[in-house]
Amino acid sequence: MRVLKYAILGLLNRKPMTGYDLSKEFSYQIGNFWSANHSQIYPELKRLLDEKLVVYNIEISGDVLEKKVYTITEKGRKEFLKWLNKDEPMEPTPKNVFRLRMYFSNNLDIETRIRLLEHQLVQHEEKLAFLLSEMQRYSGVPPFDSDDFGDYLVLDGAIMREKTTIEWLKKCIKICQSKTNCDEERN
Amino acid sequence: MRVLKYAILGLLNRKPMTGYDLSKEFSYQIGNFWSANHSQIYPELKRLLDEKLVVYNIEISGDVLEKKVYTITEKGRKEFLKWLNKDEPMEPTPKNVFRLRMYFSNNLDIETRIRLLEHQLVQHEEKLAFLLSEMQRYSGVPPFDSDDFGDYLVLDGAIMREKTTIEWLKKCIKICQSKTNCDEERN
DNA sequence: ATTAAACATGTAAATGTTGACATGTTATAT
DNA sequence: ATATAACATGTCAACATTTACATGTTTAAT
Repeated sequence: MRVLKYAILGLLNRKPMTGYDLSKEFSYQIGNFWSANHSQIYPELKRLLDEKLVVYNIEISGDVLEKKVYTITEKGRKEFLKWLNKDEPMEPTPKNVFRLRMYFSNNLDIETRIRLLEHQLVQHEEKLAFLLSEMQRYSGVPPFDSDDFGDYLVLDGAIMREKTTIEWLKKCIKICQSKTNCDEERN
Repeated sequence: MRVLKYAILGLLNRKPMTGYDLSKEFSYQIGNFWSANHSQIYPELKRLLDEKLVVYNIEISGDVLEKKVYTITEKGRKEFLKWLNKDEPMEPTPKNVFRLRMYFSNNLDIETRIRLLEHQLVQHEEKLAFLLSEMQRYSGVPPFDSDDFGDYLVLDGAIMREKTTIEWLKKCIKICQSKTNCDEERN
């Protein structure tokens, strides 16, 4: 599939960047649905260079530090657009360790279930708050041909996803609590 | 992390099974958040056997076919429960190729964007219909200590997730259509 | 009887991903 | 001046995952 290849080409299609810059990009918006460490990025850049999909220029930072600023080639742009236009079938649902735990949660104390759920909840609430703060910079749908367009759509999707996860976690907590309440009433 | 290890232990903790049975399990409910091919399952079972977390009995099917029916050991159950009780931090958001495409969608014709979005939409609607049919078998929250409890919670979560994805896709389509309408009015 | 689908168990190669190892520079704050 | 954080680029080993290779049996339909 080589998805990282296309993620990098797509980012370089926006503007020339170093491997380090690409690495940082994956901690921003794009990180909500794709990411890679620098240990994966540098070898991939080398490969893209071999395939003549990118080229680089050396820029000197300070006195001696050589930065490799990568630029997408015409061939690279063509391959990227070919990939982008492809209509591929839905991927299998993503793996999720927490949901796996909940799948087996009948083997846990009710109190433990609630504790685990509540820990997830605070984390997802923090994540949502962060995403909402990111959304602040948009007053409406950005121009259809601007880089911000996709950024806006997927940010919106990420917010919806977090909200639903939070709703689900709260529902699960409520269900577990209804059990503890029942038990207390019996005593 | 060895998540597959715990997924298998968890399933064997429910009831003894063959590698083939485990493989099939991943196409059922648990497949909504974890899966593995038989090529990963058989070696993992061998490893769990070495670690004395499982044992197997041979059952003859028909005349000669030897089935290895795996059972979890006390040691295996202990390790599984230890893992299950662990409170781990939220995982990074899952990778999603379609959202990556949408992130770069400013490079696509509006018509192509709509076509790709609508193709995803029908697939997610089918998936939702399937999940809802699965939910039919529950008339309420199953007993808190039954295997069905976790099954119910995650099925509910999967349904909520699909509904949100569908809502997002429709929103994206609407946004793209508002652009084509605008353009038509100008002509 | 025959055939096709489902049952059943494995290995091997390639690919994708993470975490650790390894090194050095530049800018900022104290 | 000096220490620290951020900048910058790479490799390597281990682990996880997918796809293809490889083989054979049993059950159900025709």
